[in-house]
This record gives sequence, structure tokens and C-alpha cells, in this order.
Amino acid sequence: MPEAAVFKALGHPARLRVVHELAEGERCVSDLVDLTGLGWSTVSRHLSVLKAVGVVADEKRGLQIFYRLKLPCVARFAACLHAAAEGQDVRFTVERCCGDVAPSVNTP
Amino acid sequence: MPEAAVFKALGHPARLRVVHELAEGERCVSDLVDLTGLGWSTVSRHLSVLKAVGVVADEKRGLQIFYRLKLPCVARFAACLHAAAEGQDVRFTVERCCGDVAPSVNTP
DNA sequence: CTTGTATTTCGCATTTAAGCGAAATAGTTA
DNA sequence: TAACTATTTCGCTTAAATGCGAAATACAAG
Repeated sequence: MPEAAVFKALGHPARLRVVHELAEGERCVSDLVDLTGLGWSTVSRHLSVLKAVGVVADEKRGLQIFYRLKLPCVARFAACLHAAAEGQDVRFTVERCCGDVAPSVNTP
Repeated sequence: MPEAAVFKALGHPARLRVVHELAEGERCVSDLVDLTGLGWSTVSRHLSVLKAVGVVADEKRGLQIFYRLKLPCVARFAACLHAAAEGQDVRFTVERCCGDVAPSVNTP
């Protein structure tokens, strides 16, 4: 059951917030420190957890390290759960499981 | 970030195995004890975790309590992750986010 | 009403995760 | 090369999760 590690990595509020933020685009560590309100070392550890299971990737450019979302399906699934929690519904076609997709949310 | 609790609940090998098993159909607790090889009290606790976040539901019928998967999208997402881990791809159309769907797996 | 079956709750020991600040690292700019 | 910036690693403390067996609960069958 190796994919349990992915769920586990996402099962922390701060890490999930980071994933949502990265769904909007690349961010450097200091952005994510601001976003979460946690300490540098803590954020760094969270990022290493996400990276270890392949959810994010990092790339050094200039002085900073930029993180990006490697598995977009994670953000879609999170939206699905969020909609389910609100009694709403999400309809979309997944052309490529972990690639781009055009989601839409509707009330039931 | 309330959906983090769902990810957290799924982020344990035994619970994820249970979810996969329930994707095949209803099971009673003793089935899941056999499946996981864990003790009754441990399985019961895992089930209560899954139930608390709305991933499964239980129903007492006769002498036993049957558990069923309440959020099918969980099983689909797990299949997506599994495929991604193997370098494969899953294509499907989600008509209803947490309802039935016809998935298909292909090599890239 | 007593017994038996299926499951959950409790209490405890062990392991694992979270968070922080200090120190280390790596690469940049002066 | 020295100082600076961005980030990670280390060491530590505290909190939470895991697993078990024993006891409790619920309820059906005799």
C-alpha cells in the first residue's frame, strides 16, 4: 500500500494549504512561510515530506528554491472532497489523470 | 482545511486496504480483521476513524455490522495515484464526483 | 433470564510526528 | 575571500497515533 504515504503527506492542514497554494503556481519557501505562519524549519520539513512522496518538486533559480505541484490530481481530488463536504458536486473529465483538466462546481 | 482529516484518515496502510476492500462491496468487521491481520480492537478503531471523516458508513443487519464505502471518489483517486506511481495513466469522466464512474487504465 | 456472538471502549506502553531555535550548508554578492 | 541570503539539518520537548488485551456493550438465540 505505497500510496498511503501520499495520503499521509496530505493529511496535515499546513501541507494541504501548501498544496492548494502551489496549485495556483510556483512559490518559494518564504512565500509558504508567510502563508502558513509557521517557522522556517517547520515549513522546510513539511516540504521535504511532500517532496519525498512525489507530490511536489523543487528547483533552485537564482537565490531561491521554487516549489511546484507535481501531481495536479491531488488538487482536483481535494476540490472533490471539499465539494462533497458542502453537499455540492464536481463534474469534470480527466483526460490525463495527473495532468490538466477543466473542473466545474455545481450545486446538486 | 477540514478535508485534511480525510487525507489523514486514508494515510494509514491498514485503513487504505480497508477502503480498497470496501470498494468491492460491503464487509463486516470480522472480514476486515482477517484482511488486515490486526486485532479486533485495532480494526474497530481504524473503522471509527474512517467513519468519523465520512469515508465509510456502517449498518447493523442481524448479528453483524456491515461497513460500506461512502465516498467512491476515494477509491478512484487512489487508483490514480497508483497509476501515477507506475508511470501509467488513468482516463475517466467523473459525472458525479463521489458517485459511479467508469475508469480505464492504459500504459503511456 | 442466561448464554453466546459481534463489536466497541478503556487503559496502557511504544512509536511517530510536530514545532521550535540554533547551527550548518550552499550559493551570491561585495 | 568575506559577508549575506535562502534554506535545510540537528537536537530537543511535547503531543498524537498505533496496537494490544481486558473489560464493557448490544443484542439475538435458547
